[in-house]
Amino acid sequence: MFQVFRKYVAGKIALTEQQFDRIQSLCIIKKLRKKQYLLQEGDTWKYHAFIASGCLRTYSVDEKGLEHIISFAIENWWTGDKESLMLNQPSKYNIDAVEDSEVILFTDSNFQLICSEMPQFNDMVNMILQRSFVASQSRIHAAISYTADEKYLNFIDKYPGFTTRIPQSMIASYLGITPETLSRVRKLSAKK
Amino acid sequence: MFQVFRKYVAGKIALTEQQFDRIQSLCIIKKLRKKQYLLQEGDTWKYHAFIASGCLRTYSVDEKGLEHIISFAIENWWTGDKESLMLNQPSKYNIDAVEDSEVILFTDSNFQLICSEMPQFNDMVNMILQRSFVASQSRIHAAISYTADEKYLNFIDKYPGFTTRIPQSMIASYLGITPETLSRVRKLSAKK
DNA sequence: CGATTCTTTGAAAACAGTCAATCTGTGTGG
DNA sequence: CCACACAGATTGACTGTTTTCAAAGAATCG
Repeated sequence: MFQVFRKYVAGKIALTEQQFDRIQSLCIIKKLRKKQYLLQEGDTWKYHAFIASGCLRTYSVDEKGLEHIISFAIENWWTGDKESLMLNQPSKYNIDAVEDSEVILFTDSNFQLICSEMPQFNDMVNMILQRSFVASQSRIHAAISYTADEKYLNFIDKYPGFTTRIPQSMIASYLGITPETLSRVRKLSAKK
Repeated sequence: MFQVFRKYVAGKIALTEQQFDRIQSLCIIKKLRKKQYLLQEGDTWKYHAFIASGCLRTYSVDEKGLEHIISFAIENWWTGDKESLMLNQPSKYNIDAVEDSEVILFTDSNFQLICSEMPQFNDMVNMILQRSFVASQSRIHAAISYTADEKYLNFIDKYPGFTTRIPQSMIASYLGITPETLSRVRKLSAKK
Protein backbone atom coordinates (compact mmCIF):
# COMPACT_ATOMS: atom_id res chain seq x y z
CA MET A 1 0.00 0.00 0.00
CA PHE A 2 2.74 2.42 0.93
CA GLN A 3 4.48 0.98 -2.12
CA VAL A 4 2.14 2.92 -4.37
CA PHE A 5 3.24 6.15 -2.78
CA ARG A 6 6.86 5.10 -2.80
CA LYS A 7 6.71 4.36 -6.49
CA TYR A 8 4.98 7.65 -7.15
CA VAL A 9 7.63 9.63 -5.29
CA ALA A 10 10.50 7.62 -6.75
CA GLY A 11 9.24 8.51 -10.21
CA LYS A 12 9.72 12.19 -9.39
CA ILE A 13 12.67 12.55 -7.07
CA ALA A 14 15.58 10.45 -5.79
CA LEU A 15 15.39 9.44 -2.13
CA THR A 16 17.30 6.89 -0.11
CA GLU A 17 15.82 3.82 1.59
CA GLN A 18 16.19 5.60 4.89
CA GLN A 19 14.28 8.59 3.65
CA PHE A 20 11.41 6.43 2.44
CA ASP A 21 11.36 4.69 5.79
CA ARG A 22 11.27 8.04 7.49
CA ILE A 23 8.33 9.13 5.37
CA GLN A 24 6.52 5.90 6.04
CA SER A 25 6.98 6.36 9.77
CA LEU A 26 5.24 9.74 9.53
CA CYS A 27 2.18 8.74 7.55
CA ILE A 28 -1.21 7.31 8.41
CA ILE A 29 -2.79 4.72 6.17
CA LYS A 30 -6.54 4.76 5.93
CA LYS A 31 -9.03 2.63 4.06
CA LEU A 32 -12.32 4.11 3.02
CA ARG A 33 -15.47 2.28 1.99
CA LYS A 34 -17.50 3.69 -0.85
CA LYS A 35 -19.50 6.71 0.39
CA GLN A 36 -17.41 7.01 3.54
CA TYR A 37 -16.37 10.54 4.47
CA LEU A 38 -12.77 11.64 4.69
CA LEU A 39 -13.87 15.15 5.62
CA GLN A 40 -17.24 16.59 6.55
CA GLU A 41 -18.38 20.15 6.21
CA GLY A 42 -17.69 22.04 9.42
CA ASP A 43 -14.68 19.97 10.38
CA THR A 44 -11.25 21.48 10.02
CA TRP A 45 -8.95 19.70 7.60
CA LYS A 46 -5.51 18.94 9.02
CA TYR A 47 -3.82 16.72 6.45
CA HIS A 48 -2.22 16.18 3.12
CA ALA A 49 -3.86 13.17 1.49
CA PHE A 50 -2.43 10.97 -1.22
CA ILE A 51 -4.69 8.43 -2.89
CA ALA A 52 -3.12 5.00 -3.31
CA SER A 53 -6.22 3.47 -4.85
CA GLY A 54 -9.84 4.34 -5.51
CA CYS A 55 -11.52 7.65 -6.13
CA LEU A 56 -12.62 10.53 -3.93
CA ARG A 57 -14.65 13.65 -4.54
CA THR A 58 -14.68 17.08 -2.92
CA TYR A 59 -18.02 18.84 -2.99
CA SER A 60 -20.19 21.43 -1.36
CA VAL A 61 -23.88 21.19 -0.60
CA ASP A 62 -26.00 24.30 -1.18
CA GLU A 63 -29.15 25.49 0.62
CA LYS A 64 -31.31 23.45 -1.75
CA GLY A 65 -29.36 20.31 -0.93
CA LEU A 66 -27.68 20.19 -4.32
CA GLU A 67 -24.13 18.92 -4.47
CA HIS A 68 -21.45 20.76 -6.43
CA ILE A 69 -18.32 18.77 -7.08
CA ILE A 70 -15.14 20.83 -6.82
CA SER A 71 -12.77 18.00 -7.66
CA PHE A 72 -12.26 14.33 -8.26
CA ALA A 73 -9.09 12.57 -7.24
CA ILE A 74 -8.02 9.07 -8.20
CA GLU A 75 -4.94 6.96 -7.44
CA ASN A 76 -1.68 8.92 -7.54
CA TRP A 77 -3.44 12.20 -6.95
CA TRP A 78 -3.62 14.37 -3.90
CA THR A 79 -6.70 15.75 -2.24
CA GLY A 80 -7.77 17.78 0.76
CA ASP A 81 -9.04 21.24 1.56
CA LYS A 82 -6.14 23.68 1.38
CA GLU A 83 -8.31 26.59 2.40
CA SER A 84 -9.38 24.95 5.63
CA LEU A 85 -5.83 23.79 6.29
CA MET A 86 -4.13 27.12 5.54
CA LEU A 87 -6.55 29.27 7.44
CA ASN A 88 -7.25 26.68 10.12
CA GLN A 89 -10.97 27.13 9.72
CA PRO A 90 -13.98 24.81 9.33
CA SER A 91 -14.30 23.41 5.85
CA LYS A 92 -17.08 24.38 3.47
CA TYR A 93 -16.62 21.09 1.67
CA ASN A 94 -17.15 17.39 2.06
CA ILE A 95 -14.77 14.74 0.81
CA ASP A 96 -15.97 11.19 0.42
CA ALA A 97 -15.12 7.99 -1.43
CA VAL A 98 -16.68 7.39 -4.84
CA GLU A 99 -15.22 3.87 -4.73
CA ASP A 100 -13.58 1.83 -1.97
CA SER A 101 -10.27 3.64 -1.58
CA GLU A 102 -6.95 3.67 0.21
CA VAL A 103 -5.42 6.96 1.22
CA ILE A 104 -2.17 7.96 2.83
CA LEU A 105 -2.49 10.84 5.25
CA PHE A 106 0.16 13.18 6.57
CA THR A 107 -0.63 15.61 9.31
CA ASP A 108 0.42 19.07 8.24
CA SER A 109 3.21 19.20 10.81
CA ASN A 110 4.62 15.86 9.68
CA PHE A 111 4.33 16.99 6.11
CA GLN A 112 6.24 20.18 6.84
CA LEU A 113 8.81 18.10 8.65
CA ILE A 114 9.37 15.95 5.59
CA CYS A 115 9.54 19.05 3.39
CA SER A 116 12.21 20.60 5.57
CA GLU A 117 14.20 17.40 5.98
CA MET A 118 14.12 16.61 2.27
CA PRO A 119 14.34 19.64 0.02
CA GLN A 120 13.62 17.56 -3.06
CA PHE A 121 10.35 16.52 -1.49
CA ASN A 122 9.52 20.16 -0.95
CA ASP A 123 10.33 20.91 -4.57
CA MET A 124 8.15 18.04 -5.70
CA VAL A 125 5.25 19.36 -3.66
CA ASN A 126 5.66 22.79 -5.17
CA MET A 127 5.75 21.33 -8.64
CA ILE A 128 2.51 19.49 -7.96
CA LEU A 129 0.95 22.66 -6.65
CA GLN A 130 1.93 24.51 -9.80
CA ARG A 131 0.36 21.85 -11.92
CA SER A 132 -2.77 21.90 -9.82
CA PHE A 133 -2.98 25.63 -10.30
CA VAL A 134 -2.62 25.31 -14.07
CA ALA A 135 -5.33 22.64 -14.08
CA SER A 136 -7.60 24.97 -12.11
CA GLN A 137 -7.08 27.75 -14.62
CA SER A 138 -8.02 25.41 -17.38
CA ARG A 139 -11.17 24.34 -15.56
CA ILE A 140 -12.14 27.96 -14.96
CA HIS A 141 -11.68 28.60 -18.64
CA ALA A 142 -14.00 25.72 -19.50
CA ALA A 143 -16.57 26.75 -16.93
CA ILE A 144 -16.91 30.34 -18.16
CA SER A 145 -16.41 29.73 -21.88
CA TYR A 146 -18.11 26.51 -22.86
CA THR A 147 -21.70 25.41 -23.43
CA ALA A 148 -22.95 22.24 -21.73
CA ASP A 149 -21.93 19.96 -24.59
CA GLU A 150 -18.52 21.56 -24.98
CA LYS A 151 -17.96 21.08 -21.25
CA TYR A 152 -18.76 17.42 -21.54
CA LEU A 153 -16.66 16.80 -24.64
CA ASN A 154 -13.76 18.65 -23.05
CA PHE A 155 -14.12 16.51 -19.93
CA ILE A 156 -14.11 13.12 -21.63
CA ASP A 157 -11.23 14.26 -23.79
CA LYS A 158 -9.19 15.39 -20.80
CA TYR A 159 -10.12 12.68 -18.31
CA PRO A 160 -11.08 9.65 -20.39
CA GLY A 161 -10.43 7.31 -17.46
CA PHE A 162 -13.01 9.02 -15.27
CA THR A 163 -15.95 8.59 -17.59
CA THR A 164 -16.46 4.92 -16.78
CA ARG A 165 -15.65 5.02 -13.07
CA ILE A 166 -17.79 7.93 -12.04
CA PRO A 167 -21.59 8.06 -12.15
CA GLN A 168 -22.88 10.45 -14.77
CA SER A 169 -24.78 12.44 -12.21
CA MET A 170 -21.48 13.26 -10.52
CA ILE A 171 -19.86 14.26 -13.77
CA ALA A 172 -22.80 16.57 -14.35
CA SER A 173 -22.29 18.07 -10.92
CA TYR A 174 -18.60 18.57 -11.64
CA LEU A 175 -19.41 20.33 -14.91
CA GLY A 176 -22.05 22.54 -13.34
CA ILE A 177 -24.98 21.14 -15.33
CA THR A 178 -27.91 18.91 -14.38
CA PRO A 179 -27.87 15.12 -14.90
CA GLU A 180 -30.76 15.48 -17.34
CA THR A 181 -28.86 17.97 -19.46
CA LEU A 182 -25.82 15.71 -19.45
CA SER A 183 -27.91 12.78 -20.56
CA ARG A 184 -29.32 14.78 -23.46
CA VAL A 185 -25.90 16.11 -24.42
CA ARG A 186 -24.56 12.56 -24.55
CA LYS A 187 -27.44 11.42 -26.69
CA LEU A 188 -26.85 14.18 -29.19
CA SER A 189 -23.09 13.78 -29.32
CA ALA A 190 -23.46 10.01 -29.82
CA LYS A 191 -25.13 10.70 -33.15
CA LYS A 192 -21.77 11.77 -34.58
CA MET B 1 8.57 52.00 -8.77
CA PHE B 2 10.70 49.19 -7.48
CA GLN B 3 9.77 50.57 -4.07
CA VAL B 4 6.30 49.14 -4.43
CA PHE B 5 7.72 45.68 -4.88
CA ARG B 6 10.21 46.19 -2.09
CA LYS B 7 7.48 47.18 0.29
CA TYR B 8 5.36 44.23 -0.77
CA VAL B 9 8.18 41.77 -0.16
CA ALA B 10 9.27 43.45 3.08
CA GLY B 11 5.73 42.98 4.37
CA LYS B 12 6.09 39.23 3.95
CA ILE B 13 9.69 38.27 4.59
CA ALA B 14 12.84 39.84 6.05
CA LEU B 15 15.58 40.62 3.55
CA THR B 16 18.73 42.71 3.81
CA GLU B 17 19.49 45.86 1.77
CA GLN B 18 21.94 43.82 -0.26
CA GLN B 19 19.32 41.23 -1.05
CA PHE B 20 16.88 43.85 -2.24
CA ASP B 21 19.60 45.36 -4.39
CA ARG B 22 20.32 41.95 -5.77
CA ILE B 23 16.68 41.44 -6.66
CA GLN B 24 16.48 44.87 -8.23
CA SER B 25 19.50 44.08 -10.39
CA LEU B 26 17.69 41.02 -11.76
CA CYS B 27 14.37 42.57 -12.67
CA ILE B 28 13.00 44.40 -15.67
CA ILE B 29 10.70 47.34 -15.20
CA LYS B 30 8.07 47.85 -17.85
CA LYS B 31 5.39 50.45 -18.32
CA LEU B 32 2.24 49.55 -20.18
CA ARG B 33 -0.28 51.87 -21.73
CA LYS B 34 -3.93 50.96 -21.45
CA LYS B 35 -4.75 48.21 -23.96
CA GLN B 36 -1.09 47.38 -24.51
CA TYR B 37 -0.25 43.69 -24.59
CA LEU B 38 2.10 42.07 -22.12
CA LEU B 39 1.57 38.69 -23.79
CA GLN B 40 -0.13 37.73 -27.01
CA GLU B 41 -1.65 34.39 -27.86
CA GLY B 42 0.90 32.21 -29.61
CA ASP B 43 3.89 33.76 -27.86
CA THR B 44 5.63 31.79 -25.17
CA TRP B 45 5.57 33.36 -21.73
CA LYS B 46 8.97 33.52 -20.04
CA TYR B 47 8.48 35.64 -16.94
CA HIS B 48 7.10 36.17 -13.52
CA ALA B 49 5.26 39.48 -13.47
CA PHE B 50 4.49 41.63 -10.45
CA ILE B 51 2.14 44.56 -10.87
CA ALA B 52 3.35 47.75 -9.19
CA SER B 53 0.42 49.82 -10.39
CA GLY B 54 -2.54 49.53 -12.70
CA CYS B 55 -4.59 46.55 -13.77
CA LEU B 56 -4.08 43.72 -16.24
CA ARG B 57 -6.32 40.98 -17.53
CA THR B 58 -5.62 37.49 -18.86
CA TYR B 59 -8.11 36.24 -21.43
CA SER B 60 -8.67 33.89 -24.31
CA VAL B 61 -10.47 34.63 -27.56
CA ASP B 62 -12.74 31.91 -28.96
CA GLU B 63 -13.64 31.10 -32.59
CA LYS B 64 -16.50 33.58 -32.49
CA GLY B 65 -14.15 36.33 -31.38
CA LEU B 66 -15.57 36.43 -27.87
CA GLU B 67 -13.18 37.17 -25.03
CA HIS B 68 -13.19 35.09 -21.85
CA ILE B 69 -11.34 36.62 -18.94
CA ILE B 70 -9.39 34.11 -16.87
CA SER B 71 -8.07 36.61 -14.37
CA PHE B 72 -7.65 40.21 -13.35
CA ALA B 73 -4.56 41.43 -11.55
CA ILE B 74 -4.06 44.78 -9.85
CA GLU B 75 -1.20 46.37 -7.96
CA ASN B 76 0.56 43.96 -5.57
CA TRP B 77 -0.62 40.95 -7.50
CA TRP B 78 1.22 38.62 -9.79
CA THR B 79 0.25 37.62 -13.28
CA GLY B 80 1.52 35.56 -16.20
CA ASP B 81 0.78 32.28 -17.90
CA LYS B 82 2.16 29.46 -15.78
CA GLU B 83 1.08 26.83 -18.25
CA SER B 84 3.05 28.39 -21.09
CA LEU B 85 6.03 28.97 -18.80
CA MET B 86 6.08 25.49 -17.25
CA LEU B 87 5.61 23.59 -20.46
CA ASN B 88 7.55 26.06 -22.58
CA GLN B 89 4.76 26.19 -25.11
CA PRO B 90 2.85 28.95 -26.97
CA SER B 91 0.24 30.61 -24.82
CA LYS B 92 -3.48 30.23 -25.39
CA TYR B 93 -4.04 33.51 -23.63
CA ASN B 94 -3.55 37.22 -24.03
CA ILE B 95 -2.54 39.55 -21.24
CA ASP B 96 -3.12 43.26 -21.65
CA ALA B 97 -3.48 46.41 -19.59
CA VAL B 98 -6.94 47.48 -18.47
CA GLU B 99 -5.38 50.73 -17.22
CA ASP B 100 -1.95 52.30 -17.68
CA SER B 101 0.20 50.03 -15.58
CA GLU B 102 3.69 49.40 -14.30
CA VAL B 103 4.96 45.85 -14.04
CA ILE B 104 8.13 44.30 -12.74
CA LEU B 105 9.32 41.34 -14.78
CA PHE B 106 11.68 38.56 -13.80
CA THR B 107 12.84 36.10 -16.38
CA ASP B 108 12.21 32.59 -15.13
CA SER B 109 15.93 31.90 -14.75
CA ASN B 110 16.49 35.06 -12.73
CA PHE B 111 13.47 34.22 -10.65
CA GLN B 112 14.81 30.74 -9.91
CA LEU B 113 18.12 32.31 -9.05
CA ILE B 114 16.51 34.56 -6.48
CA CYS B 115 14.53 31.63 -5.10
CA SER B 116 17.66 29.56 -4.64
CA GLU B 117 19.74 32.42 -3.21
CA MET B 118 17.02 33.44 -0.78
CA PRO B 119 15.03 30.56 0.68
CA GLN B 120 12.56 32.93 2.31
CA PHE B 121 11.75 34.31 -1.09
CA ASN B 122 11.09 30.81 -2.31
CA ASP B 123 8.80 30.19 0.64
CA MET B 124 6.97 33.42 -0.06
CA VAL B 125 6.41 32.40 -3.65
CA ASN B 126 5.04 29.04 -2.58
CA MET B 127 2.73 30.70 -0.13
CA ILE B 128 1.40 32.95 -2.87
CA LEU B 129 0.90 29.97 -5.11
CA GLN B 130 -1.09 28.20 -2.42
CA ARG B 131 -3.29 31.20 -2.00
CA SER B 132 -3.78 31.47 -5.74
CA PHE B 133 -4.82 27.86 -5.83
CA VAL B 134 -7.34 28.36 -3.05
CA ALA B 135 -8.73 31.39 -4.87
CA SER B 136 -9.08 29.30 -8.03
CA GLN B 137 -11.02 26.63 -6.17
CA SER B 138 -13.33 29.28 -4.89
CA ARG B 139 -13.86 30.66 -8.36
CA ILE B 140 -14.59 27.19 -9.73
CA HIS B 141 -17.12 26.74 -7.00
CA ALA B 142 -18.84 29.98 -7.95
CA ALA B 143 -18.75 29.17 -11.65
CA ILE B 144 -20.43 25.78 -11.33
CA SER B 145 -22.79 26.56 -8.45
CA TYR B 146 -24.13 30.05 -8.85
CA THR B 147 -26.72 31.72 -11.05
CA ALA B 148 -25.83 34.90 -12.92
CA ASP B 149 -26.93 37.20 -10.13
CA GLU B 150 -25.24 35.15 -7.42
CA LYS B 151 -22.03 35.27 -9.43
CA TYR B 152 -22.23 39.03 -9.60
CA LEU B 153 -23.08 39.52 -5.94
CA ASN B 154 -20.29 37.18 -4.95
CA PHE B 155 -17.89 39.11 -7.16
CA ILE B 156 -18.64 42.58 -5.81
CA ASP B 157 -18.55 41.17 -2.31
CA LYS B 158 -15.16 39.56 -2.83
CA TYR B 159 -13.50 42.20 -4.98
CA PRO B 160 -15.24 45.47 -4.14
CA GLY B 161 -12.30 47.47 -5.46
CA PHE B 162 -12.57 46.02 -8.92
CA THR B 163 -16.14 47.04 -9.57
CA THR B 164 -15.36 50.66 -10.24
CA ARG B 165 -12.07 50.19 -12.10
CA ILE B 166 -13.11 47.57 -14.57
CA PRO B 167 -15.68 48.02 -17.35
CA GLN B 168 -18.82 46.01 -16.74
CA SER B 169 -18.43 44.16 -19.96
CA MET B 170 -15.16 42.76 -18.68
CA ILE B 171 -16.67 41.75 -15.38
CA ALA B 172 -19.36 39.93 -17.34
CA SER B 173 -16.68 38.16 -19.34
CA TYR B 174 -14.91 37.18 -16.12
CA LEU B 175 -18.13 35.77 -14.68
CA GLY B 176 -19.01 33.88 -17.83
CA ILE B 177 -22.19 35.82 -18.59
CA THR B 178 -23.07 38.37 -21.27
CA PRO B 179 -22.85 42.13 -20.65
CA GLU B 180 -26.60 42.37 -21.23
CA THR B 181 -27.31 39.81 -18.53
CA LEU B 182 -24.98 41.61 -16.14
CA SER B 183 -26.74 44.90 -16.82
CA ARG B 184 -30.11 43.32 -16.04
CA VAL B 185 -28.80 41.59 -12.93
CA ARG B 186 -27.49 44.91 -11.65
CA LYS B 187 -30.80 46.61 -12.30
CA LEU B 188 -32.69 43.96 -10.35
CA SER B 189 -30.28 43.84 -7.44
CA ALA B 190 -30.32 47.63 -7.17
CA LYS B 191 -33.99 47.41 -6.22
CA LYS B 192 -33.01 46.00 -2.84
C1' DC C 1 -18.21 69.16 -29.38
C1' DG C 2 -18.08 64.99 -32.07
C1' DA C 3 -16.76 60.26 -32.22
C1' DT C 4 -16.17 56.21 -30.09
C1' DT C 5 -17.04 53.01 -26.67
C1' DC C 6 -19.81 51.16 -23.05
C1' DT C 7 -24.27 50.36 -21.04
C1' DT C 8 -29.07 49.81 -21.10
C1' DT C 9 -33.40 48.19 -22.87
C1' DG C 10 -36.69 45.40 -25.57
C1' DA C 11 -38.37 41.38 -27.96
C1' DA C 12 -37.59 36.87 -29.64
C1' DA C 13 -35.01 32.64 -29.67
C1' DA C 14 -32.06 29.25 -27.70
C1' DC C 15 -30.58 26.89 -23.96
C1' DA C 16 -30.59 24.66 -19.67
C1' DG C 17 -33.37 23.54 -15.57
C1' DT C 18 -37.39 21.40 -13.28
C1' DC C 19 -40.63 17.96 -12.38
C1' DA C 20 -42.49 13.59 -13.12
C1' DA C 21 -42.62 9.21 -15.22
C1' DT C 22 -40.35 5.39 -17.26
C1' DC C 23 -36.54 2.51 -18.20
C1' DT C 24 -32.18 0.06 -17.09
C1' DG C 25 -29.04 -2.33 -14.59
C1' DT C 26 -27.28 -4.10 -10.20
C1' DG C 27 -27.36 -6.31 -6.09
C1' DT C 28 -29.89 -8.46 -2.25
C1' DG C 29 -32.83 -11.43 0.15
C1' DG C 30 -36.33 -14.85 -0.03
C1' DC D 1 -32.40 -18.63 -9.19
C1' DC D 2 -35.91 -15.54 -9.29
C1' DA D 3 -38.20 -11.45 -7.71
C1' DC D 4 -37.90 -7.31 -5.89
C1' DA D 5 -35.97 -3.05 -4.51
C1' DC D 6 -32.98 0.57 -5.35
C1' DA D 7 -30.11 3.73 -7.58
C1' DG D 8 -28.90 5.78 -11.75
C1' DA D 9 -30.08 7.14 -16.45
C1' DT D 10 -33.29 8.51 -19.86
C1' DT D 11 -37.24 10.81 -21.79
C1' DG D 12 -41.05 14.15 -22.29
C1' DA D 13 -43.43 18.35 -21.43
C1' DC D 14 -43.03 22.59 -19.43
C1' DT D 15 -40.86 26.61 -17.19
C1' DG D 16 -37.48 29.86 -16.48
C1' DT D 17 -33.15 31.90 -17.30
C1' DT D 18 -29.81 33.52 -20.30
C1' DT D 19 -28.42 34.69 -24.92
C1' DT D 20 -28.92 36.94 -29.18
C1' DC D 21 -29.82 40.70 -32.06
C1' DA D 22 -30.95 45.33 -32.65
C1' DA D 23 -31.51 49.91 -31.24
C1' DA D 24 -31.27 53.69 -28.20
C1' DG D 25 -29.14 55.99 -24.41
C1' DA D 26 -25.00 57.36 -21.41
C1' DA D 27 -20.39 58.18 -20.70
C1' DT D 28 -15.67 59.06 -22.01
C1' DC D 29 -11.90 60.88 -24.57
C1' DG D 30 -9.48 63.36 -27.80
